[in-house]
Amino acid sequence: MQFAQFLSKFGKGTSAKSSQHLFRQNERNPFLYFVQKGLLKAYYINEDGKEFIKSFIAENDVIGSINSGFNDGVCTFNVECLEDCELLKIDFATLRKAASTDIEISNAVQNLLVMLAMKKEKREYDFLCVSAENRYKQICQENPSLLQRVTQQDIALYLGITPVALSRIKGRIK
Amino acid sequence: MQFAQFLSKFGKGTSAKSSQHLFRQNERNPFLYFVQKGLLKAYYINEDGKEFIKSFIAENDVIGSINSGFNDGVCTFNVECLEDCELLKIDFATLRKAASTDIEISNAVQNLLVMLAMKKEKREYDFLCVSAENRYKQICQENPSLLQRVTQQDIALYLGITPVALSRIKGRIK
DNA sequence: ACGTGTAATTAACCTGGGTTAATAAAAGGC
DNA sequence: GCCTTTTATTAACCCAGGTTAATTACACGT
Repeated sequence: MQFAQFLSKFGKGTSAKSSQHLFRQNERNPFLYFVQKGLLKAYYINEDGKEFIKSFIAENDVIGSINSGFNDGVCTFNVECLEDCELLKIDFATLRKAASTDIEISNAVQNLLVMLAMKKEKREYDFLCVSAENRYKQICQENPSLLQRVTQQDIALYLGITPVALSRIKGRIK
Repeated sequence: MQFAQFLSKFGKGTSAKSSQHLFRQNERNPFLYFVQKGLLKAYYINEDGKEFIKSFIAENDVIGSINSGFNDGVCTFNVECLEDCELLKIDFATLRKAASTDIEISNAVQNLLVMLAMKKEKREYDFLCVSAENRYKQICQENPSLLQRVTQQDIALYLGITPVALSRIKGRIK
């Protein structure tokens, strides 16, 4: 079965309003969410109570906690809607069970994991090798629509800097 | 078949001397290497010619380029031996073919990808939320033996700071 | 339209890390 | 052993970003 078919067959349609959470860190939430419409952010709150944004999740992306879905652990981060969202929600256990008998699903899961690993490697590269200013320029070039949909504050927290610093970077650039 | 059995059956024993490279960025190298003995580093060279260390790879770890092994692309980073190494080398294609028929191998591959994704998420978290000084303290606590095996320079490049800055951090701590 | 709260900008000051360079210490090669 | 190269420390100076706070600009609910 194709992954898309599988999703529409076993995924449960769910909607969530802006500012609503799909899950929070330290909770268990063994679901994978496919975004049909809307925008979300995945973020950490560290021990000092400060927020750091891990990623934005938009149309056709998926989001779920690996640690909860594959390791029977708790979520390590929070996921909150930045816009009203339409989602397909599917149990990781169902997905993994299907993957163990259906080669197409198995490949789809493998593909999701490969994509995730590559996305995270890109981000590791950016933090290691690219300055905050150039990371911001990357977003401007590669994902300009994101700037229309999220606050500058959230862009800053995604870049790993403060909103004040991002405002200064913008001033420097133009 | 167990993954360990599979590895010893299809993996080709290889040795590599310290300072030798397994592969370099922009090359193709569709192999997965299992480290039986020794220590390696995976690193980027950016457009300015500066080095940044992505990870250290020690006994019982595996290393290989996802982009080369799963996407038919080129390696995005270099891998160099920091010590004389004993390795098992296996073609990604062989591994993927085996995974498509053998459920245990399939699970092992999935597990490798999950482990990789979690390791990269941990590193993303560290860069986002943890200061260089605290990242260094983490290594001291969680992986003190690494400090004996690699130069301080390489620890600094792994932390994303210069050797000079790491020397200052050490001075500050004690 | 009004008032309240949130978002963005700007300024002043501080700090951590980058850069360069000089020095010291350690490691390798022959 | 000695010489050369690599590694680590220290100092001086600079800059990006953090922190705090004040100001302005929007947005939203009633």
